[in-house]
Amino acid sequence: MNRVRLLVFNPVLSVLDYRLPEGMATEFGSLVIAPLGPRQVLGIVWEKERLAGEEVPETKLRPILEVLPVPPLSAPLRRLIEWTADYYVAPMNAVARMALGSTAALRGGGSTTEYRLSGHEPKRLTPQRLAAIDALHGEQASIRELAELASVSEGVLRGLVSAGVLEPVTVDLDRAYPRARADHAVPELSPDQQDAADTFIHAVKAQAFAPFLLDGVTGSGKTECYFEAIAEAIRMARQVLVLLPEIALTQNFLRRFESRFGVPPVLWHSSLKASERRRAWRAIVSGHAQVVVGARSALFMPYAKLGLIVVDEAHEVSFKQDDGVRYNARDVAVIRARFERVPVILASATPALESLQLAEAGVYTKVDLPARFGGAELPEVSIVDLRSEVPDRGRWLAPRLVAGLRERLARGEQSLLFLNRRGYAPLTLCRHCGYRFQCPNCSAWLVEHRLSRRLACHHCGHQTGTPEECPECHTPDCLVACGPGVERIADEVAELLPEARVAVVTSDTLNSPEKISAFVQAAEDKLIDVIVGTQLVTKGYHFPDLTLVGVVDADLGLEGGDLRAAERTYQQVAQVGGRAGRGDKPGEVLIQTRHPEAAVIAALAAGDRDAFYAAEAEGRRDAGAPPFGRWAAIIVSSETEAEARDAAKAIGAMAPNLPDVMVLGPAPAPLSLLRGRYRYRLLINARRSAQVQQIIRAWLDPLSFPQGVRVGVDIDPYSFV
DNA sequence: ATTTTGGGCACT
DNA sequence: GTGCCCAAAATT
Repeated sequence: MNRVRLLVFNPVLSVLDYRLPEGMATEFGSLVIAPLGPRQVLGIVWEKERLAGEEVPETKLRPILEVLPVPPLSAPLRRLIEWTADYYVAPMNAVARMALGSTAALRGGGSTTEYRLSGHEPKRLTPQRLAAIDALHGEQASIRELAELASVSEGVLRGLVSAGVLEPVTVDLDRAYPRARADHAVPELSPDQQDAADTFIHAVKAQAFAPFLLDGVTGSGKTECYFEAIAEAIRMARQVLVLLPEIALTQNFLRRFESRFGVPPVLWHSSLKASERRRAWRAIVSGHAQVVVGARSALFMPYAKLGLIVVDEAHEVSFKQDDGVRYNARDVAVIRARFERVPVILASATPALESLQLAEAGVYTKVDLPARFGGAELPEVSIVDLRSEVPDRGRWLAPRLVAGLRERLARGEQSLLFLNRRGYAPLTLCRHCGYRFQCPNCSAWLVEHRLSRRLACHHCGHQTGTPEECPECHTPDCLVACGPGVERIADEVAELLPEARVAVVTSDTLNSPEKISAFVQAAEDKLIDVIVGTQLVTKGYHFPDLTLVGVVDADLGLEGGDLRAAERTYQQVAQVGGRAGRGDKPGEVLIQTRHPEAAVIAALAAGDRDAFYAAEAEGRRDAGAPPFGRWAAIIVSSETEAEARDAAKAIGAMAPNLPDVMVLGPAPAPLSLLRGRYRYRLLINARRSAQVQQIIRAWLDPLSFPQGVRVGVDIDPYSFV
């Protein structure tokens, strides 16, 4: 009898045995449909010895129904799925799901129908129809996606289809992507860049595992170097995966890619339309997609013939996924490269301490790009001590920073103010009774957005219109905004320098590729004097006439007791500072702080990166933090406060008592209410030698919880919320 | 997660 | 005996 073991996509069952009917053939990794009770499930044929399950009598086995017409998941990808599930204490089927990306694509290619505006005027124009037509200019997608985009019901759109206002378009799901050409525009590289590029090209040719840390200051031309490695992979007809943090997936990067290779890369990110997802997934699986540029979710795709992985901005915390399977795409990328036997390049101007340590230990080969490209100098950095250089009452910019802005304006140069806080003010309160606006679903204040006249929660998306009066004491016009956001800083600049043209750059104002392009164009054409922005502006842009960068509040990131707070502050300030003086004019960076003595700030002022990393390493060693020790978190959540607390206590009561493991908590998580769920947390600090994952599994496996209680494990947590 | 089964109980 | 509700068991 032909028995096959399946990893099935069912949240509670994951390993089931089936019978392979006569005439049906599968391999390990084949995707199949199998009966489960009265329903059907998707499953992956897996090596029996790698997927522990109970031995079930043959009489209970039911036959597999169908083998899906897609190539089986390769052995390296199966090993990656196993490794990730094991390391991050996650269910294997949840990890495997990330390799599918698009369930619809499994059914094969063919074509699908999308709709777009035909240009015909409708005979009857209802408000919904008008709103829909307004929202759908330039869009083409399925009815469901268009309805989502326009926030109208699908019925409205079907009406527009029959009225001829929306026209159907047949989309071929397997239509080819234009071919990238390795030698489209070979650049002139500096000797340093050429050395780095040669190292990578050699590694790509060798077709073996080789991890690199490409370390170079902002503006040193890291991208050009790894582009040469990509070119080599293209010549060899191997696929390339480039991982970027979501915010760096900009027109700017795509433009540079296109000018080097003649065509845009295949994109993979969360906001792809269903048909684009299907097309991209099928091109990845077939091996047709040459270069895939994507956010972290591109990491688990089933590449047919991977030849190189690049992780750019590898220090970015957004590579750590914080819901579902909590994995770090930077680390998993290296593991994937090992299983696939390909080189992997981690590129960063401000590498994570963990990456630097691995390079020093000789695990990664370090490739340095010391100089700024084209001879541009690194900017001059100085500290503004807000305790002695006090901004005017009700203002946030110190006189020296204002003077700097004024000077640049007079010279026709540009300035950038960085504050990592969206909106106008992070807290609104009633001056009469002290009422504070709080999110009903999260333990967080509502942030005032004056541009959109709303109070919004940045955690769950809850929002209300800005009220006229206090909801508690009903006093009119009594609400005060506390603290600054970028919008408020922009107002301040506008008041101080009325002739300056100010642009606010956040995910709220730049929420489409068109708006981003328009902003970049306006900045390049010098239609903007002062850019006020969040971390969105810390990378990717290159404005030659930008000569002043002001960090409005360098202390912001240091609050909150996050393990990596100092490192993140260092990275953000160094990255945003790198925006200054990238042309032939020297740049200046002014950092406003109340803690000039803090090691991070001192290192930034001195431009002494090594000093920062040394101090940070010392601090981490004392705290038993990575890379010297290990942290893990167990997060318990429920819609009922008591249920979450009781479950957390039950876990705490069973905490293992081991010499090299310390368990802290349970305690309410810093964001104790998030998206309507009450959260408790236990922290585990362990020696590096401890088998943390095994300990946690042995600890949690015997416990059971009422339904509605979710228990999540976070290995190497970044966010401590 | 979803579906089936079976026990306890009220009602005919 | 039948119907109904709910908890427990099964799903390969």
